[in-house]
Amino acid sequence: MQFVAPGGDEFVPDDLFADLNREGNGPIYRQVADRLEAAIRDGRLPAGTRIENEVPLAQRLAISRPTIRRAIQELVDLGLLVRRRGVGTQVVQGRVSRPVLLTSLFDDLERSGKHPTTRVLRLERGLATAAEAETLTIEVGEPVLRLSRLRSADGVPIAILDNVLPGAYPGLTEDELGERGLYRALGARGIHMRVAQQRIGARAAAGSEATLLEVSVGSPLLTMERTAFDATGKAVEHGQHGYRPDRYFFEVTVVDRP
Amino acid sequence: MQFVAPGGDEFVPDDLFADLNREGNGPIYRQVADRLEAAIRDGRLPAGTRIENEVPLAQRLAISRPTIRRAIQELVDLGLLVRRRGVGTQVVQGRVSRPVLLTSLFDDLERSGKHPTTRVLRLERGLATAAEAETLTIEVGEPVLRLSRLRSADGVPIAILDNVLPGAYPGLTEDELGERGLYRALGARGIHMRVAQQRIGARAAAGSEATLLEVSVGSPLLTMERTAFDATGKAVEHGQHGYRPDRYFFEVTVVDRP
DNA sequence: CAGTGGTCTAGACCACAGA
DNA sequence: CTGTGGTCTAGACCACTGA
Repeated sequence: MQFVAPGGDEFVPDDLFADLNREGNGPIYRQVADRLEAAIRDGRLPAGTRIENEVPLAQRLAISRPTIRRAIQELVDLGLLVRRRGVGTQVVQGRVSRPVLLTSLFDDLERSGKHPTTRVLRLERGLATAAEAETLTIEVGEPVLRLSRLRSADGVPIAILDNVLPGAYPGLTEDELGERGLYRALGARGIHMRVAQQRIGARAAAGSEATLLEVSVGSPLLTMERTAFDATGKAVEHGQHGYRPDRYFFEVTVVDRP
Repeated sequence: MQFVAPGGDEFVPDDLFADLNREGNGPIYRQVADRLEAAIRDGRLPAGTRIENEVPLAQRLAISRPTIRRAIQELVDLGLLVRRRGVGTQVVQGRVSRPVLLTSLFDDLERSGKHPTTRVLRLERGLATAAEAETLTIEVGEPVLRLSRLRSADGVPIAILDNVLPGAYPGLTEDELGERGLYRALGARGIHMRVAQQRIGARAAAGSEATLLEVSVGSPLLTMERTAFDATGKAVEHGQHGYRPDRYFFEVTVVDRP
């Protein structure tokens, strides 16, 4: 692949796609997209760099044009590339930031080098109330698991996590939640989130929250309410979370498809 | 198209795609996606409904399988459909909510039936400081436009919007900003956002903000910092916004691609 | 005008789920 | 096993940009 610098006609040599594997390493479009993403994030393809056109690029990599297009589209969706018809494709300006994924606070913290710990405040099995049945799309009286946890990083409290899950999860213990986080514990049971609807807002910290988070009563709290669904479309989890705003925020990259 | 109810084999008749136009009404995959989305959002396709398989569906609509796949994928990305290999495609459970788009507060409010008004607190042309140049990826001393606005809906203050834009925008007046909102004013000048990076957090309201938003000093404020880029990858706008959390929140739908 | 990305086709083979 | 979605091909034509 060749890249043209922002000015015009400087060409950048390229070993980026040396090891594309036809078999066994996942789809080709993802292999290409991953390599491109890594090159953009670590600066090998700086902001403004022009990407080689689709047709010759496909020929060079010995793949079809729809495949290379799909790889490029992935990066457009991530907000890393910008395409213009009749012109070409460029790396977007501005610092690139990690987007909000369908991820857990636990993983977020680990990825940013913190050491997350969890104190389980409540782990209770019960029957769904009317409100819980409504948010989880289940019947009143079905078994649910109620959780309340205090998540800290490097010893500083970050968030209070209240969750309700359909089902009893008989094997789930406080120890497991403390070590792995909820999402990994569910993943180990074959339950994977596919879609989540989230509402992000703010409110004042109430008395008990303030104590747990070590802030004063009435100080601002960043809140997130989320319902997550699995691949069958069934609700898997509902959470109401409160974050210390001096220790956490949400990053979102938004792309407008033309 | 035929739909199977959650139970199993009830078929739902379908006039959904009666008016697909080959020419002039935008791409086919978007026409199909729009009709599907409308049917899901207004309840004609309730949660759990099974969508007809891709291959026969493509034949029925007389389009190719990649095209119908692309339409379905749009709805998967919106979090409205869920696909499972070897099984099929279903409408996701749970209430569907409007996702966060690359949109403006002005449009958000109008769409939800409010009557947004804007008071321009500052409209100032100047030269970029070091910090402004950094966030906008321009040179120190280039012309910038600085804005500060108070946005209200139905007479209640909602947010304080501070923005910096590269360029002077000589024709931009307070009146235009009050009537149309910033994004539409830019759109009228041929400037369109393509990508935005946003950080959502919370903090306590300072004195002047509290007065303008009619809340008490120290009460929680929902904050959003955004840098938006156009199709050429250049920064177009940077904003630091503070919202009254009792009047506004962010909705995000997140999808995990398998 | 030439060159770019945007859309679309008509197939093919594969991986996976479930009976 | 059958049927599903997941991936990929090798073309085609179109819409738009900028010289």
